Amino acid sequence: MSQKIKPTEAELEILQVLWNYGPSTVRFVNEKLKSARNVGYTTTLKVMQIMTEKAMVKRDKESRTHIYEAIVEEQTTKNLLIDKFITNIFQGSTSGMVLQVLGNKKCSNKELEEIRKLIDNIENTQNSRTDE
Amino acid sequence: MSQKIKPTEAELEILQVLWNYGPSTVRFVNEKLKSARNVGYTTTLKVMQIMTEKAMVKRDKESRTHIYEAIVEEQTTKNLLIDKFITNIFQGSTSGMVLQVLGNKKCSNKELEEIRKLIDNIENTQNSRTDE
DNA sequence: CTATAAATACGATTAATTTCGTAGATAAAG
DNA sequence: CTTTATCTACGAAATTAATCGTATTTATAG
Repeated sequence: MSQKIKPTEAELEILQVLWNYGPSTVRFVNEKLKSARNVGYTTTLKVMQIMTEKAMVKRDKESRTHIYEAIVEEQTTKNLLIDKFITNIFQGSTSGMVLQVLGNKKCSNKELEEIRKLIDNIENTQNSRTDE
Repeated sequence: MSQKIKPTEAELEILQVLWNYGPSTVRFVNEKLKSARNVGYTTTLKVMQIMTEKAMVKRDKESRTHIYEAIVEEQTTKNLLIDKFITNIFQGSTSGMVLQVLGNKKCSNKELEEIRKLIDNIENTQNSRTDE
């Protein structure tokens, strides 16, 4: 059901493009990557081919110019990475991580209010559900 | 002033031990690591020697059994890793990350209250300070 | 049909990290 | 003093990731 796949740095960059822009050609992805850093066309191609083998993306080979699409879901993948991160760095304590992040990063009041609202929401939902 | 050093996975594991238990021998660190996974003594030794070269730890060579101590600070290092993580995965949006984490991880009500308190605190502090 | 441009396939290199074996030094035990 | 245990030093293999060059294929223009 869930994917065990942990994308590498380079793979993650590519996934971000596919998530943000939808199915894309190698050329397109490479152009996007190049706005952040220098990377050769065949490098991007190679990584995307590897990602295909790993089943992180699928490709449409209909036309000569292949179209790549992310298979792994954005939310799922990011949750996986967060879990790993929290486990590694914060011994699995989600609130510990959030506390440190909020303590050190400046969030706007607006952002803080968003978070506060979400907390309200979670608490209300938890209290009103019975299958918890 | 700040350290640019990004610890590798293995280095981070070792730092966690040093942060949690204070200055330690290679033997001690290796024992701790082994409770999580299998790793040879000389492997741990080697990594700790490399960390010494990188000035992430310092060692006391007084006695034959060297004592290692973390130089890089826990908070500083974790903040660095968080920054990188948020930049890579959440395009730099701290609140975006927090929202996703809270939305998906089950936190106890107690933890949520802690976070809520911190938010109150931040807002009060921000509003009462003038050098903002 | 031929030449050119653009795409894919794939091997090979480089670099960083992790791992461990072996040698040599030192302390402790007998 | 000799043996044994434990430690450090260090080289090197194994792994993983990222990079790119070159060969080949395919479409398009003329």
